[in-house]
Amino acid sequence: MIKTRFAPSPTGWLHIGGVRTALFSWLFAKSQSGQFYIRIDDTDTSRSTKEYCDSIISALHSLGLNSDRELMYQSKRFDVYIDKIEYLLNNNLAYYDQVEVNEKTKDTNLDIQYENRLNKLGHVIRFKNPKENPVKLKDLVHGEITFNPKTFHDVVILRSNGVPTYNLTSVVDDTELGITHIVRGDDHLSNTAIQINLFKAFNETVPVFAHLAMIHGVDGKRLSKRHGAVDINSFLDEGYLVEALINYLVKTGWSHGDQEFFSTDDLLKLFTIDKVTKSSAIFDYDKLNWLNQHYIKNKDLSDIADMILPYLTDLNIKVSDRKYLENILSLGIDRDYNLKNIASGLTYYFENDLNYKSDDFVKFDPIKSKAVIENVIKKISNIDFDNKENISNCIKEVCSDMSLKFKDVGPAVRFALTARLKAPSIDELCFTLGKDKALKRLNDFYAFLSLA
RNA sequence: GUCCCCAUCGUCUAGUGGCCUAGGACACUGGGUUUUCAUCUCAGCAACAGGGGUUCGACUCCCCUUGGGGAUGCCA
Repeated sequence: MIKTRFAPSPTGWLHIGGVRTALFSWLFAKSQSGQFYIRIDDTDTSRSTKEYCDSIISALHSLGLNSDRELMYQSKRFDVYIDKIEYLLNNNLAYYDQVEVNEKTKDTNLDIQYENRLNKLGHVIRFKNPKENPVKLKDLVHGEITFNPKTFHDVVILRSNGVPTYNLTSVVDDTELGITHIVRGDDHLSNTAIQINLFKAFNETVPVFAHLAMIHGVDGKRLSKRHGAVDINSFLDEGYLVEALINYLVKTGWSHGDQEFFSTDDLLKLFTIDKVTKSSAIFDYDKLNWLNQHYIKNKDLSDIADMILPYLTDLNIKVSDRKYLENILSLGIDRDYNLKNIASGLTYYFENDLNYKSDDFVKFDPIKSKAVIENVIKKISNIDFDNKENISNCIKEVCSDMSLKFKDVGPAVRFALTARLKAPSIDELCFTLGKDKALKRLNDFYAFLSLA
């Protein structure tokens, strides 16, 4: 059975590129009835935090990328690694080396000591990396790669503070978990030769590797904080749908002809590693936004209502009438691309007193507008709000009575109803707001114009 | 510096030697729909990094150059 893993290091937020690696690893296993495991590679004890760890786990869970076994934490397995290092030492495959902190390693925090029987102050243990032969790798996405032994070096497997390092722990745990296929970012490609040699040193089966190209920022550099909010939780928090995120991430680096939309079920049927691209991609916010809007538009209104409630709460809006909310959403759901923005674009439906700003209204003539509003109020007070037709006709009548074109009437009315220039059509607006609210706003705006 | 990886429209990609005057999508531009905006819709713009081979024929195969990325840590 195929077994893959995702092994994040909780030294930062899980960014969107990491999520894609997890997704591909998960899809590779799951599309072939295999298993997917999550392992927390927290051997860098000074930089790993519980906060990062929890946020990574929670994000993966939100995305549906769940581990098929209990999470493995490397920080809880130091005794296992010590045994393994001792094995290498006893078989002349590792050795002690006296080291000093240098320019390159000065940032490494060695304050936390992990006392163990191999630990020797001022000494690290290095793996005796065989340098006689090139290492050949048959990578599932890159094909055959030959590593020149010229650059092989003896990597540290135990730090001077007694903490084992990634190259060792990763190999030990991949063996322990029975990982058959390692799907990871190609920033690990250079480490692979070392790790293959380590697997061999332990006489263990070398897993199959699949190195994924990375996602870069617009500057072509690897994605990081300086490219803006790229951590997965910020996308989730802003109201990007899981469907959209997955669809976006899978489409960058993998394709199935010209198909643009994929559900998770589709992916489970269609995903194959041979359609994964070798070249890196640049993160495209526009395309993600477009996809997110697509999924929001196509979701049931009641689902969106559920999902948008927390965003409205954050804006201090209490929704008492569920039906009213759904009506509003039907007018405003495709006006923005994430739930947070949609929610903040909807506030005027709930406010009792709109905050009219003259700056926004500067292009309209206050005297004319006042007359228009006055007429609209008169007409609209006498009509039935049961259908939109009535409201629409009412506005038309005002136009003809005053010999004005719609463009001289519409914007002022729309502004009165919403305090903004861009909004749904007036009849929809009035119909959804209801007669009382609509009239109150028209009167409020009339008063506002009188003061101005 | 050394090693490794990568290279099609601005971006994500299709393309596995003839189907390519290179297809789709996002973005952008213009038109239509919409009483504004958004949505929707139609159209347009726009690419095989360069140079050598191989071949009857190269986007596709090989080599070189160039460009980009990664590794070269007591990070992962």
